[in-house]
Amino acid sequence: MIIVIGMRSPTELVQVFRDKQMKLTPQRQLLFSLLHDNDSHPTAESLFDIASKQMPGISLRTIYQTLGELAEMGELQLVDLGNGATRFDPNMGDHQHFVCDSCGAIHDVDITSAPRLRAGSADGFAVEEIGVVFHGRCNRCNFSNHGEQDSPQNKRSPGLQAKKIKQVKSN
Amino acid sequence: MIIVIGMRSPTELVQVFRDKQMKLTPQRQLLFSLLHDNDSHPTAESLFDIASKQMPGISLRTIYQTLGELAEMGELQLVDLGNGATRFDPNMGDHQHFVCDSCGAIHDVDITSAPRLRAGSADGFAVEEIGVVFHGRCNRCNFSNHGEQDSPQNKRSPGLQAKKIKQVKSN
DNA sequence: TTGTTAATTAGCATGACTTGCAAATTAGGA
DNA sequence: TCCTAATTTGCAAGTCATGCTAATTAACAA
Repeated sequence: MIIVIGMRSPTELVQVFRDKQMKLTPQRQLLFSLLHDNDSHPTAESLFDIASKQMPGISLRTIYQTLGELAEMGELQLVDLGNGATRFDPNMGDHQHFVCDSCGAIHDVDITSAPRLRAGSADGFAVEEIGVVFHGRCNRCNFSNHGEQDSPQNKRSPGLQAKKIKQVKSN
Repeated sequence: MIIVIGMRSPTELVQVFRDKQMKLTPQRQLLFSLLHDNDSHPTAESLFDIASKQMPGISLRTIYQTLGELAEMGELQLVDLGNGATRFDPNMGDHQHFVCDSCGAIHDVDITSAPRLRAGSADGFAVEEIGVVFHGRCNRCNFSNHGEQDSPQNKRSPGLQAKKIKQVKSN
């Protein structure tokens, strides 16, 4: 089970912004609604595309601006999966991400058996955060097209990207 | 203890390249030596800077090119820590990375208590790889300057970067 | 040693993603 | 309705990485 601590609802955000004396522009409100309950881990660009349909002329710059503000306010997290653009995730709960290397989809996962990760016994690092990213093939890709077939979703996948392969069971 | 499976030695690489009918250019050989036993997790740029001193005129393009080839040959891994440029790590052993958010240093760590990470019980993802990155403060930063003081090493640290803070013990 | 040739390098252009900046616009209160 | 500070836009610029091509060169043969 994944505990979802979502971004505040559009209505609540309106209040938060009011309290902070931030203006409630139509651009911001549109983004509130686009992000609400959004588990697609969109990029700024993809949000821009969607937003542009409902509000032609909206600027990509504004999308970045607003996403940055929301992140700073703790309403969403930035997820860098090392494969191109930053993803924006309104799920603020403690969770990890699974990236399908075949279709590029990103899914929320949680770690059921909380790992006791320790940073090297003698190193004495003060660990404040642990990022975990799973790579593999998602359910759909696993059963449909078995051939290696990258979807257009993997845009800027660095040709450099090295691949470690580990055997890990998923159940 | 960290098991280090390093990149082959410069001498060995010479042989490997010969076998593959790849030319042994001075540029490549310089990089072999710069990377050998290098645990500084350099970027292409930083390697370029160092290489340029020993071989003025060497091209950054060549650095990228050669690093890409070595990665493809399985001699080094690319590490994307989501905070700027790709890092190159000749340590091919199974290990993780600790990033000091204060000084930007990257240290190899290993997971002593091998975590049994499972990707969501009902999800059925075929996990092939798990990337783990630790963030925090390294030994030195922890004991010296306590104030938040970003070093110039954190170049392109995205202003967007949101920070989750978890309590994790390091010993 | 010289010649040949395919591989490699260097340099520049380009592309993807993101941010800085300044002028134009606008939300929200007076 | 008016004012003003906040916001949005549009464009320039910055970073990182790759594509392309002409010039160079390692490696082999004669």
